[in-house]
Formats: sequence, C-alpha cells, structure tokens
Amino acid sequence: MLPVPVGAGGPVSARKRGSLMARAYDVQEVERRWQGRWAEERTYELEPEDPRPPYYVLCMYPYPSGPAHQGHVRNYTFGDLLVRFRSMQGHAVLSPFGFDSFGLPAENAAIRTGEHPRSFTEARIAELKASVIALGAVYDWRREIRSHDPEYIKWNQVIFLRFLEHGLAYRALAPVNWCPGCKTVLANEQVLADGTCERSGDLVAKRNLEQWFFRITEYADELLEGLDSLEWPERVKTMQRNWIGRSEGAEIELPVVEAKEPGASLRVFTTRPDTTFGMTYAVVAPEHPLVGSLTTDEQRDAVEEVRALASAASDMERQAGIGGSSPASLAKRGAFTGSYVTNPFTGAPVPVYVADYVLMGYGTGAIMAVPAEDERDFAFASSYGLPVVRTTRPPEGFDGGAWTGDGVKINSGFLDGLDVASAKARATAWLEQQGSGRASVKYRLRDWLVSRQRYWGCPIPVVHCGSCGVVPLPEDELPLLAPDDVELAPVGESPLARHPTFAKVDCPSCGRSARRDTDTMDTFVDSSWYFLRFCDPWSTDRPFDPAEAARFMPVDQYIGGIEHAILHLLYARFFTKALADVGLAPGIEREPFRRLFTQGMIRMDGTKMSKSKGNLVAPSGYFDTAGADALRLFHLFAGPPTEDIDWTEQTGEVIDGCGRFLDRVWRLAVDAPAERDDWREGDDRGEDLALLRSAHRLVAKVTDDFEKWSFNTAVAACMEHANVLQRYLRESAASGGPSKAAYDRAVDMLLLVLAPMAPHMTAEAWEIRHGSGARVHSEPWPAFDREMVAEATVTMIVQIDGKVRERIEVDAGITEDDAVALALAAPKVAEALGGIAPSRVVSRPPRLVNLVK
RNA sequence: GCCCGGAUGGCGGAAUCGGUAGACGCGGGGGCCUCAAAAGCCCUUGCCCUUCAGGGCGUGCGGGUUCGAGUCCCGCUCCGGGCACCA
Repeated sequence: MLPVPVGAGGPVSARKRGSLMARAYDVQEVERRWQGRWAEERTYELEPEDPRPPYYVLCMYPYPSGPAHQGHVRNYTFGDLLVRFRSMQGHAVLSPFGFDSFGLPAENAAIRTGEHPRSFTEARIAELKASVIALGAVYDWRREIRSHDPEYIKWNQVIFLRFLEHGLAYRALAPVNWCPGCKTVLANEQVLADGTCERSGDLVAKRNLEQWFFRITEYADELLEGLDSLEWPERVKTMQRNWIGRSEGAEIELPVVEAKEPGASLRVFTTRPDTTFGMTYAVVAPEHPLVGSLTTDEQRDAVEEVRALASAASDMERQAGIGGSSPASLAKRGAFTGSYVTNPFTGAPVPVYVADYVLMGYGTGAIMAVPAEDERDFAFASSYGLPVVRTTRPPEGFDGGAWTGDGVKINSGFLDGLDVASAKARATAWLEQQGSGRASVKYRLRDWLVSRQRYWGCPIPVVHCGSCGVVPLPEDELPLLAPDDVELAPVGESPLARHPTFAKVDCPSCGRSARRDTDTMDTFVDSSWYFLRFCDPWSTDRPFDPAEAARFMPVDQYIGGIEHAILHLLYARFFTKALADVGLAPGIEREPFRRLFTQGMIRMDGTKMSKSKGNLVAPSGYFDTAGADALRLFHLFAGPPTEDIDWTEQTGEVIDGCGRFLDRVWRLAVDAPAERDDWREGDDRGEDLALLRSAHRLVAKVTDDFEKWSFNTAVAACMEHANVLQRYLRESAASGGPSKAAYDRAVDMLLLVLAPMAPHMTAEAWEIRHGSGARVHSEPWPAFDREMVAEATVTMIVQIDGKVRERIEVDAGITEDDAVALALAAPKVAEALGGIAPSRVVSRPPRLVNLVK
C-alpha cells in the first residue's frame, strides 16, 4: 500500500472530516496521468472514415460561467458513462464538446469591471474546460465549438441570410422591455414579476422597435406532429405541445350594427362555434385596431381608461385573471364601446366591450363572449350584469357558473339536440355556407424574435439602405464581426449603434451610404444548430457537410437540464427542419434528437444550487481529495438520474464512501493478487462457480441498468459483487485457497463494468493486471452466460393466509406438486395448520406457496 | 385554477410482471488489529413485545379489489415542478 499524501491542496471548507483518510492508491496522480493518456492516445477522437456503427452522445453545450458546478458534473458524468459504454460495445462514438459563449453575463461583467467580454469569456471557458477534463470526461476536442469564434459567426450569418432568402426571416414591429433608468432594452428574465427592472428597480415600459423574426409558426404543425415519434420524457413533450397550443375552431364575421363604414365587421375566433347562440356580448382587445371606430363619443373616456391601464399594467397585473380580480379593479379592466355587432345565428345585436382579458396577440384579438360556457366570460359578465344564455345542458346537479363540458345543445335553433362535437361541425358548415365564417386553426406559438439590442452576440449581417431597403451582406464579406472598441455602459442605444464607424457602410447593392443593422442575434440561434456543426466542424465552404452530418444525425442520446424543455429544444427542432428546407441540410433526419434525457437538479436547502444563490459546492475541492472517480460514482449512486439531489451535510461522507469502495476494488484487483500466496489451480469447486455466477449476474445487471439509465442500482450491483469477492477470499483461505482463474475472471468483469463509471482507477488497475499498454476502455464490453445467470436454487416462501411462515431452499425447476408437498411437510407449517387441510392452495413455483385456512 | 411528478428505516435510496419490504450506501452500536490512533477487517442496526426461540406492527391518510397490495382501483392530505386570461 502506498503512503498517500492526500490533504495537500484543495479548500478546507470543501472537505468533510473523512476526506483525510489514507487511500489505497495515489488518486490524484492516477487521475492526472490517465487524463493525459486519453488526450495523447486520442482515444476518443473520431475519424470521419471510422467503419464502426456511429453513435452520437451529446450533453447540451454549456454557457461558460467558470469552473464546473455540481450540475455540470452530474451531466457530464452521465454523458461520459454513455460514451465509454457505447464505445466498449463497439460503436464509433461521436462525443463533442463546445461552449455557448455568447450572452448577457459576459456583457454585464464587462460593464462592471471593464474587461472585454471576449477575454472574460475565454477565461471562463478555460476554467470550465479544465474542470471537465479533471472529471475524466472524454471528448473529441478537435471538434470544439465556441459560438463567439469568427468561423461559427460566419456560418450563423450565412444561415440567417439563407433564411432571409427563403422568407423564413422577416422584419416587424415588436414591443421590447425598455428600462428608463438603465436606458436599455432588457431581456424578459431581467424583468421582475412585478414589472420592474431587476437592476434599477424602475418600472419597465414597452417600446416598439423594428425587429427580426424567424417564421417558426410555419412549422407549427410539423413541430407538433414530430413529437409523437420521439423517445423523450412525456412531460417535455406535453410542455412543447402546450407551448405550440394548437386550437381548432372557427373564425366568425360579426357585422357591426350601424357601422360608420358600411359593411364593417368584427372578426372573432372561437373554439366553440357550437355556442354562438349563447353569445351575449363581444370583446375586443384594448390594442385592437377597430377600437377607435367602434367607440362612441359618450364611451370614449371609459374606453381610453381601459386602454391606458392595459398598456401601463405590468404583465403580472394583466395576467392575474378576471376571476382573481377585485370588483373595484375589475371595473377598470373593461368598458362598453357603445357599439353593437350582430350575432349571425340569431340576428340579434349584442354589445361590444373592450377588455384587457382579450389579448391582441392571439387569434383575431376579438372574441364572441359566451358566459354560460366560458369561465372568463362568465366572470366578466357577472361583474358587468351581462345576460347568460346556456346552449349546452349541464349535468344534473351542476351549480357552477360556466359549463365547459359536453352535453346536449339547447336554445340553439338548428343545433338543438346535438352533442358538442357534432354541433361544432354543423355550426362551422353553416357559417361557411352563409359566408359569415370559416373553419380555422390557431396557435399559441409566436414567431421567434431573434433581434437583441446587445453587443456580445452574433451580428445580424444586413444593411439598411434608404433606396434598396434591407440588403444582405455578400457571403464573401462574412463573417461580419463586431468591433472591439465599444462603449458597453448603458446610455440608451445598443452598443453597436453607438460605435463611431461600425454602422456606417456603403450599400452593397447601390453603393450609396447606408446603415448596418446594429442588433445581434438571440443566443438561442447559436445553440440551434451546433450539434450539426459538431458532425463536421472543419467544413470551410458551408456550415457542415450534409453527408457527414447525415451519418451521425439524429443525436442518439441528448442529455441536459429540464430548464431547456421548451425553448432550446423547440428552436433546435425548428432549425433542423428549416435548414433542410433552405438546402443546407438535405438528407438529414428532420428531428435532431432521437432520445432526450433530462436530469434532475442539484438542490441545497430546498433551492436550486446556483451561482446566483451563492450556495455552490465546487467540485474542484473533491478532485483534490476524494478524487474525480469518487465524485462521479457519488453522482451515479445518489439516486435515479431524473430525480433532484439534495446536497446535505451527509453528502461529503457518501462521497468518501464511494472512495472507500474504489479502494476496496483496488485492493481486490491489485493488492490481493500480489500479496496472497495461497492461490489454487482450477475453478471447479462450488464456491468458485458461485463466484463466477456472481460475476456473470453483475454483467447482466449492469448492462441492463445502463440501458435503462438506472445507474444507482448498477453501482449497488458492483458493490455487492465486490462484497462477494471479498468474502470469497476470506472464506477460501480456510479451505485450500482461492482459485486464481475464477478470481481473476471475476475481478476483470468487475473492472470492465466499472470502467465507464470510474474510468481512472479501472484504467490503472487494468494496466497493472494486464501489462503495459493494456487499456480497459478498449476492451469489448463483457458478455455474460445466461445459464450462469440463472439461479440453481431459490428460496421458496410458504405463506399461511398470506403471511410468511417458512422459507425453504428449493430447486429452481421444482414442480407445482413438489412445491406444495414440500410446503405441507415443513414442521412449522404443519404446526400452524394444526392438522387441518388448507381450504385453498395457491402455488407459484418456485417462489411461493400460499396456504389458505 | 389547470397539468405533470413525488411521499418507503435516523438519512439517500432498492424492490423490473401483484408474490420474502428495506438491496446497496451513509450514519449509529459492538468487537478485532494497535503502545495508542488512523486506515482496514468482522458482527449488528425498521419499530414494539420478548428468552439468541418466537410473536405483533410497518411503505403519507381513508376505503376497495385480491389467496396475497409499496405495486392495481376510488377518495383525500402534504411536498416539488411546469403552465397560467390562448377564446
């Protein structure tokens, strides 16, 4: 055993008392050496012509925020396990790594410290990369991507222009969050729930700016339908479905009564055309373009008040819900316009209200209100004294307000007697026939706003020319890089717009003086196709070679946090489809991520462990003490990977426990063979066979558990087998010594299955056992013998009235009759039965016999 | 409010098809080794009664199905997460 100088280095605070224990091997030396070897020997660099079947494992590329935190460690431990496992199984594994290196934190840091975002970011990248390597995770680093690299920026810009060319990128006015205090545009996450700026505390206002959008809504149906084929967590798919929010219904034209302009009508969208007979009023959003013409002079003040309130109201207030509003505040949230529209089904006029519970951004910005069958309409109608007419008969005993369920149609003329579904169809057909409406599908999903009034992002490669309009930059001028000498302090304009020369440019088309776009792209653009670039990061004439990408795509296993369940994953899916449609990714599977795994969070004191909460427990302290292997093992062992982990005072001790287990394996694999002198030839004894049986069972269990992502039970299985090995050595000492052949085989099988989990220790032990140059991670994944796995005898339980009364060791192939006979013959059973034959016998040989009195 | 998860010893968790509840580990208790300690090794550890035999209870709560329920069904409670006027 080596005297181990543990304890040198590493913050004391990160160490729990047990971490000072002496180890069976020099953990830090071994881990550092193997990390070096994996790099030197290019073990996980994948050549394009590799003939093995490809397998693509990808962890979501991280925002480089400094040294890895426990969430990263957990993520990359899972990913690395899979990389090594699939590789041992004979796959050509693509395992790339990169950095989502554009983004707001670097820009904010720059404002604070004066350091340029690039050098700041690159320093953070170096830290994160170092800790990923120190964890022993292996990647093909030649493929590394950083979103802020000029090469990557270039292809981002090429893709943008291609989208522009194909009508997938367009400009429109859109409101942004404007902070008057900071004189800058805020991201949504910088606006607090009460509508104030997180930094200055000023009330954030909406400002309309001309911005770039990607037409993701064009893909709404494909994005929705594509979900069905994916092996993703059901809840992530549900979240995406809700986000897309497809609703089928009808648009209906409501003629305005005595309109100022003849023939004017209000177009509403409804999912319940069957309820139109129950419309007792209509509502338009405060921002609706017809509000002005619908409002009469007498009502103008009231309507203006609603509009003013709606535009000033924080999102929070506006989203509080009609039902949750106090009567006083509710009164200001809606007003009669003074106009009426005609219900096309009844011909009756109904009043038009303006109210903030109707949103301009959804449907047509106007609704027909049916208080009897819609809860919001009901709440509003109750406050404003508007009539309620039921068109669906509620179930017996229903005493609520709005009934939104199925039922027989009533008060509905030609729809009476139908159920809701058929009434919908009939009503829609009638509308189409009358020319006053049509079937319609609406989505909650909006087009993707990609413009950001920021510096540290990918510049948008267009020029705005007074005569030519929007002019794309010629491809040979790309990448368009932002200048370094910018003033980042927030003073009212985006940094690039304030630069003395950046924006000034001659129009590429007509040559007259023009202006560059000074916005940058949302960083979600960068992360929407990086997995494609990873397949062919060397491509110099296009973002990636489609043939090379097609080899690896789709990603076989994508791993990341649940926080990306909607936006990143939806945008990436959209990009993959759009890239194919604009000709950049022909022949590539349109769904980029075949299997998705979302890991649980690391929590501390009930909250998410994060830098901003200041409750980080840095992994680096553990690298210096228990070691990377022990930390990896802890993350695998702590519980199911989907579940959150609570970081407690006990955690350090569990990590030490994982280190102790690795020591024990080391002693079994390296020390015991060298130290013992009572080895025996042959492996034919009962206990030898039992040992080999345990080894085969281990391999079967771990293989199965890896496939199911049940890593905690895989670790437990390894511990059990280590216990078996240890007992075998101890007990064989008294009976002629352990069999060398059986023991070696049983130890090797343990090292092999442990190799993806604790790569350093197993690599070192393997080389010591098998000679210089032997590489455990280049060994084929061990096979197991089914006959060895099957148990020869099992413990049969005998129950009386369902309670366990006896356990009997029986042959695994025992017949039903023998099992029952054996059960009845057991003395304890006979005694418990008291001579009375059971009235019923349930037998499930070989596991159980239940005797019912 | 709606939609998902979840609840098992002192703690993290296991139990794959309805069939031995508590694998494995942490923590605790006892012992061996040692001048002593650390490390290591061995035994023990759900709760209660009890004699090392043995018995009773036990998977958030209340019902049900079943020879048999942590597991299936119905009704709750609590905790966590997501969404929240989407017509």
